[in-house]
Parts: sequence; structure tokens; C-alpha cells
Amino acid sequence: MPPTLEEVAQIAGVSRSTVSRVINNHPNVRAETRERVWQAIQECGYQPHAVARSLVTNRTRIVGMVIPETVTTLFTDPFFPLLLQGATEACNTHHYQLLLSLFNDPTGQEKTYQRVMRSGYVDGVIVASASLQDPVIPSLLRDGIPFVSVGRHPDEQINYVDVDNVNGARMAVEHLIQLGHRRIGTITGPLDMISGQDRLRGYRQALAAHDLPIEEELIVEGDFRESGGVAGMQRLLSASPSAVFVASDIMALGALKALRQENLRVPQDISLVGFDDIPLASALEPPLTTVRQPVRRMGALAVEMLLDLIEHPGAGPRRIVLPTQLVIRKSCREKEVMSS
Amino acid sequence: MPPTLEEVAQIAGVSRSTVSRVINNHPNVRAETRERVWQAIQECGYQPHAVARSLVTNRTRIVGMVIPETVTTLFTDPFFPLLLQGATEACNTHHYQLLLSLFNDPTGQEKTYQRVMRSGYVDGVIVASASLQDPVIPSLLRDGIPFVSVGRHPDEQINYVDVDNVNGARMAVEHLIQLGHRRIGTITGPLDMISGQDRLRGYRQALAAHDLPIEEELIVEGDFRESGGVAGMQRLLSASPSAVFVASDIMALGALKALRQENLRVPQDISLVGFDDIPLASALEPPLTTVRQPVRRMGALAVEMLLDLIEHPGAGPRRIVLPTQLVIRKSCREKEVMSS
DNA sequence: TATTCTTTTGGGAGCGCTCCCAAAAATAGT
DNA sequence: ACTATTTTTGGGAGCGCTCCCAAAAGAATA
Repeated sequence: MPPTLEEVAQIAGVSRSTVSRVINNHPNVRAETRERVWQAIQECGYQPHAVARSLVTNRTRIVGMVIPETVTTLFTDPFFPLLLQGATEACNTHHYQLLLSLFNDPTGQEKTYQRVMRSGYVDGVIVASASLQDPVIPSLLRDGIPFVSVGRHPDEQINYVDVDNVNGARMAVEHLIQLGHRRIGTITGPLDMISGQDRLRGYRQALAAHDLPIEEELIVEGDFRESGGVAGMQRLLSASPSAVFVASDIMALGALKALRQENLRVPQDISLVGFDDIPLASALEPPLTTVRQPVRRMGALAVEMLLDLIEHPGAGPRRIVLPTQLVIRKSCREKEVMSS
Repeated sequence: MPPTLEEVAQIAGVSRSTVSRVINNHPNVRAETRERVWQAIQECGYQPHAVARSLVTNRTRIVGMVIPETVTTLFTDPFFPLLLQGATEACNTHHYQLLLSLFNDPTGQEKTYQRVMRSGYVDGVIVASASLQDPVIPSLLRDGIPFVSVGRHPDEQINYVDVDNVNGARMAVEHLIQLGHRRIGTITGPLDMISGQDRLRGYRQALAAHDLPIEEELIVEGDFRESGGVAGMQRLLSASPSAVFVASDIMALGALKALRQENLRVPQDISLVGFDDIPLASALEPPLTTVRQPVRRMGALAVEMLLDLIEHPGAGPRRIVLPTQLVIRKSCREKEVMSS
């Protein structure tokens, strides 16, 4: 059985309270006592028992990340590695541990919620990219677990970190309009997700601002997956757009593949703008014009917001909306004036 | 403050021991008492406090997965999603939680080890694909934490799950020899990893079994990364191999890209065999002949071995070595006899 | 009805730690 | 040397649960 505070105390000739003070770097311990305790710790290989400590302090220094996606999707969508990098970095800075719960099928999510998030092992939770119907947020509200949503939420009481999806989409479509395009299509994100809705809103706002008609046949709902981009572009082509705003880079990749299958060149035959600016965007042929969102920073800020919430629960709602920027590469060109 | 056993007991008119018996499904509780307790639990929204329970039982029902790679590599190497799928599945089957520790730079690994693996939050650990120099295994041995290695380890006392890398590599090279190749190169895995060493051994054994000379200029050390495949093939081409055994599919992808850069066709100009059979292998052009290893199954078996170790610590060492199989697709062809 | 046996239930104690209050020791001032 | 003040240290108690022993209640038998 591993040594306890009491054993360290015995070796050092002090009480367990003194050992606890040393370990937790409390003041008012004599220097020679402190040194003797450290030596005793070294001698017996004492390691603090985090579970016992947690029972007393009501803290685990672990935060959970709920990603309502299966392992396969988690590893396919390049948004999540960046989010996790940012979250991991912020956790490490604050001496917290990120607990990532994985499941292989959607029914596993409820079980892992019960087993981990609700069981007291985490001080708080980050919910990444849930749809509005996802039951995890109502559950967290019911159970009084501090949490932050990555992605805006319409409920006033929910804390979140997001980017300005509306404005980002608007900039993308504005760019296409400035290039002379008038028949601009879009492949949206899932419309049960706020980011899906917001990017569509930005698309509509840009068209409306230029008195351009919003034609429903130019709007195809996607799903933030490559296959959704392929299918979306296949459907959209029948409406003959000269340019398309795709609500994510991974769908833009799919759209690009669909265009290649139809022997349509980007940007010669059709212009393309994505959203995200994942590393792949610059590596595509042609390099993709896209809306950059700082995913890593979102992850880090979500963690910091959550830690602040854990430490100061009473304070008011917290929200951070980060700006986006349009990164102009080579997947758009001016709309040629048709000779008649 | 969330309700405790005592509060449930008060509502139900029983003692906390009776409530505990009901929650843990112990026998010898009257049916009507049991029902009354469940109603009280429902009424007050009681949720078991896992930390308190863990302090008593010395169990958390969490197992840690240590992957000595940064987040970037974790998400780039397709081996890990499959491993995590298998591990996640086995954990869920046994009502355990997999805790995946992430870090962004190699120095973060030691900190996360201290913070989580050594602190009592996990009942055991799975170590995935560590190199022989990685300090995590000596630390686990020193701290007496039950663990299983994914990948063979030369230390007799270490439990592991692996595939037969030697035999897998030998089959791959045998295949090339049967097709008439005599000048067979290899891009190895990292040679500070057992699987890297074992696959090289299989390569050598196959050549030796056919009295073919082992020429060091035909052996290039790789790193299980796509970029390592690119660089490895670029170096190897100067030795004019007619076929190459690549110790992982992701490096085979890199090798393929390098060959394309040199306008060399697979299999017309050079034959290629990989190892892993990741989903990409069949999607390549040409579809890759490769050695299939059951990564998902490795993950699941590693978890099951660990849970068995946790429950029965005294039993002897455990080892599982899974067979591999050669999957013949279209990246190899017969060596043409050179007309002289 | 009484006794014996079985089933059901209650509560003390402890898991390993932190916190808080008070005791003990050390230091400063007269 | 004595007194007052400050610093250092010790130990009781409890965090929420499980386990174990024993008490209480119920059932069966004579």
C-alpha cells in the first residue's frame, strides 16, 4: 500500500498537518522542519492521494470535454485537434487535466455523461459543438455542473466562446459579390447547430445588403463532413451558381472533389470560399480562400472561462465572441462578363 | 449542495446503509423498502459521489491511456483512432471510463503522468506505442501501477498486446520475393521502438531464408510518419530497388508521393507493400498491398488485459500476440526479367 | 406460547486528506 | 525573570461513502 501523510509524519517526527502544510506550500513552517519533511517524502516515495484530497476540497482539478461525436468523427473533423490543442494548453497552464470522453456510438454519450461528468470526477465541462437538440446542455443545467459551450447558445444563462459566424460568412459572400458574382450558392452547416444557422444568416445578410435575391435552390444544407460537401455540391450544380460559399473547409474539400468529377475547374469555372482555415486549406490545389477562425484560441479561452466559472460561480454570464478574418488565396476569381 | 446518502435515507425512512445496499444492488433488502428508496432517490435527484466511493473502495473505474505523442501526432497517425475505438468499446462494455491524457509538447508528458496516472485517479494504465527509452514504463513499474503495453516489451515482467510484427514483415517480403524481386528495400519504423525492430527483423529473415544478401543501402530508417515515408523513399531510390517494404501505411503514402514526384509508377516501375491496413490503404491509387494488423482488437484486448490485471493482480504475466495477414491489392507486380 | 433460526436493517469506523481551533513553543519587551 | 505577543505545530472532526458486526424483526418449529 502506498505511503500516506501519516507515514511521512512519522518518519519526519511531525504531525500530518505539518506534512500537509509542507506539501501545499503553506507559510509558517520552520525551514528545518520543511526540509526534514521533504526528505521523509523522498525516502518513502509518498505521492498525494488525489481522491482523498478531492473529497475534502470538493475539487478534482479535472475538466471534462464533451464532444457529442463518435471517435470516428472526432478523428476525421480537423476542427477538433485544434480545439483540443488549445484546451490542453490552457489546462496545462493552470495545472488542470482535460478529460476527454470517447464513445463509439451515439447511445454511448449518455452513459459516459452519467459515468464521468455527473459522478463528481470533473469540476466542470466544456461542451464542444453540440446541436441545439443535444441533451447534454439541459442535463448540465439540471445537475448544476459548471460548463461552457464552444459555440453560441440562444439560452441567456449559458456561457460560451464562439467566433462571429454571421460576420465571417458575410465577409466571405461580400468578397464573392465584389468579384462580380451574382449567382452565389451555399453549402451550409447542419441547421440544428447555431454555427450552421449563423453562417447561413451571414450569407443571407450579404445578399440582402446588395439587393440580390435569395434563391432557395442555391442553398443546400450540409453537415460539416467531407461527404456532405461532395453531395451538397452535386446538388447545387443544377442551379448553376458561379460561386459557392461552403460553411466549412472540410466540406469545401468535398465540394472540390465533386467539381473535379464534373470536370469543373476552380476558380476558372466556379469560385469557392470555405470557413475554418484548417491547415489543409492552404495545401489544396488551388489553395482555398476561406474564413479563418481561431479554433485553438477558442479552445484555450473556453477552458479559461470555465476555470473562472469554477472559481467564481456567482458572477454573471460570460461570453466571448472572437472575430474572424477572410484569408484570400486562389480559389476565387472575378466573374467574367458573358459576351452576348 | 447535491444530496447525499443520508438525505435519501431520511426521506425514505431507512439508514444510509440500506440506501447504499439499494444503489449497489445488494441482496437482502425488502422489496417495498427498495422501492421506497428508489422513489426517494428520484425525488431528491441523488447521484452517487464517485470520489467518496473511490476513497473507500480504492477504485475509480477509470483507466488511463498514455500515448507518448503530442496532440498533433495523435490526430495525424491513423493508428490511434482505431486503437482508441477498440479501447473505448472494451471500456464501455465493462463500465469503465477511458481517460486520454493529451499534451502539446513532449515535456508535458511527465507533468500529465504526475497529475493523473500517479495521483490515484486511474486504476491502471495502457501505454500505447512507447519507445524503449520512454520513461513512462519505468515510472509505472516504480509506482506499482497496473499497466499493459500496446506493443511488445523485452522486459519479462511487462504485460503486453501486440501483433506478430516479425512474421507480418516476413510475409510481406516473401510476397515480393515470390514475385521475383531480388533487390528489395525497406523503410523501417523508428528503431527505438520494438515494432520498428521487429519489422526490420522480419525483413531480414525473409531475405536470409532465400539466401538473398542484406544490403544496408537498401535499408532506410523511417519514423511512422508520412514525411518519413517521403524522405525514406527519396533516399532509397538511389539504391535502385525494384520493390520496397514500408513498415507502415502512412509512410507508404509518403513513399507513393515521393515516387510520383520522380515519375515512377507503382507497380509498373516499383512494387510497394505497407503495414497496418488503415482505411486509406484500399483507397490509394493503386490500392495498397499491406499487412493487416487488427488495431481495434489490440485496443480492446489491451483494456481487457488491464482490467483482468486490476482484478487479479497476483496472477502471472500476460501476453497476447495477434496474427497478421497479408492483404494483396494492386501495388505489387511481378519483376520483369530484364532482356540483356 | 416460547424458542430457534433466518432475514433485514442500523450504525460505528475508517478510507486519506484538509481545515480549523487551540496548545505549545519561540520571541520580544519591560 | 517575567509577561505579552507572535509563530509554529498538533489533533479533532468531517468530506460521502462502504463494509462489517451486531441488533432488531420476522418466520418456522416444537
